[in-house]
Amino acid sequence: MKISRNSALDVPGLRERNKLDKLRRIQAAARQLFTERGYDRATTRAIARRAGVGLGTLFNYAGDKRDLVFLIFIEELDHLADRAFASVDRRAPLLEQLIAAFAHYYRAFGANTRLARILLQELTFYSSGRLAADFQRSRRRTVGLIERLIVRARQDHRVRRNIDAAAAALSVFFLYAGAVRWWIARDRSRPARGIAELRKLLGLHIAGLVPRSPRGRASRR
Amino acid sequence: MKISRNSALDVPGLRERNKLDKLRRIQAAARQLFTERGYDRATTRAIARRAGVGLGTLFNYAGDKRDLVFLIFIEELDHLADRAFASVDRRAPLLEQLIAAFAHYYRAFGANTRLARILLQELTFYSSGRLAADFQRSRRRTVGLIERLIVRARQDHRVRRNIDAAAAALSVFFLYAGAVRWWIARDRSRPARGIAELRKLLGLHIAGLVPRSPRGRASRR
DNA sequence: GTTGAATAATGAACATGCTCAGTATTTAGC
DNA sequence: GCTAAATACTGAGCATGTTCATTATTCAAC
Repeated sequence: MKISRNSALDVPGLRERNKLDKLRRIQAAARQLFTERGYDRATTRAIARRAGVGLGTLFNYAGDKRDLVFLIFIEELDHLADRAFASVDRRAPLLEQLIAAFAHYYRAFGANTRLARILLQELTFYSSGRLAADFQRSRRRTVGLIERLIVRARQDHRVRRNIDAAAAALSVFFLYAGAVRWWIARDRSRPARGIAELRKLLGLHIAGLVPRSPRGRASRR
Repeated sequence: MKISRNSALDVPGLRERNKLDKLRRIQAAARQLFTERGYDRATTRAIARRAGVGLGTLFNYAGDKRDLVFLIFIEELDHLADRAFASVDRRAPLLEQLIAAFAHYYRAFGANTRLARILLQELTFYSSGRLAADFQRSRRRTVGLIERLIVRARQDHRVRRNIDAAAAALSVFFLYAGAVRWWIARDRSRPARGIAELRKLLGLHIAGLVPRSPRGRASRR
């Protein structure tokens, strides 16, 4: 089935409106049941039933069960990225800029930890589903937004002139990805706690491990 | 079923020997079929059949299908960690020590990318299986070994005196975890390529992003 | 409005992960 | 060696993810 991201200009048409309506119902049903019962115990039959569609219809909208999770999150994640990176203050230190952005993610995940756990644990490197490509595009976009912060920080002489911004952005993303999963895996996962941990790791990354003044043997090789 | 890690002293006994034999056959069968067909297309029935055991027996040795992957890897991962961190030369720069250790992982994963992909993609944050606890113990051990390298580097004045070794080890582990998955997700994943990428990220982490001499506005706040 | 083509919805049927009551094997006490 | 208890093995049966041939709906041309 073709699922179109409708542009604002063309008139929807009955078919498109019905499809969008079903999509919303499926999203809502999946969200509810995953939250209530967890990933495994939320059956596709129950989701289809609550959405008021046939079982087969579910698989016209999601390639498989895991895709249902993307179906819930994909739009939200894009909006989240927009808000998160729009909120940073360029004049603040890079660490604070990054924390300001990532704090949005921690708060969003903290608002529904069961659902977040499913997203972060079940789907880390999922790549075979129909919507997986969208998810990876979204992730690349996030890395790109991090890179922009670093490029600007470099322009402002907050980071070294010769830093590879792409590599630095990837590092930051990996640190965030690891930290947020480390955090969400625990039972009582308060966002503030996770953000503090992330701050520590990113702080290390920005400051570096080596001694600042060239005493000791740090500069060997 | 009780699966004992037999100590070297007590005589095995027929029952224990049979169990170990079945375990080995199941491990071999799972390894073969996962490699030949991939995770989803290797059915538990096929694995049981090739191992020469009943279907139900499989689930006496692994809690569920995902646990079969741990069953294959868990011992190897422990040995791998031993070899990897035993191979580092304390006199080398910290970056080279870390790369020397992680290169073992890249080479091991590179030797069977299909299997490695299953381990790294399917099971990243799996925590509900019977053997998952072992896996997490193994991961914590790895982080601990990284931490030891960092503590020694700190003693040798290769890293700053006031570095939080635990936090630094976690950072390094997250960078490795991200990089190795980034690498294995690609089609032609040659270890050397992945190691070079990791070196870049860890190099950044050790050197830091900020300018070394306090010119520019780097030291604000 | 009618009609044929295009598209979407559906659930019966199938494939497969997993359980568990029943059976077989091993052990320990004598 | 016999016996009973303990332990391990087994596959039929169930639950659930997924497919796909069939049916229903919408659209476009006239």
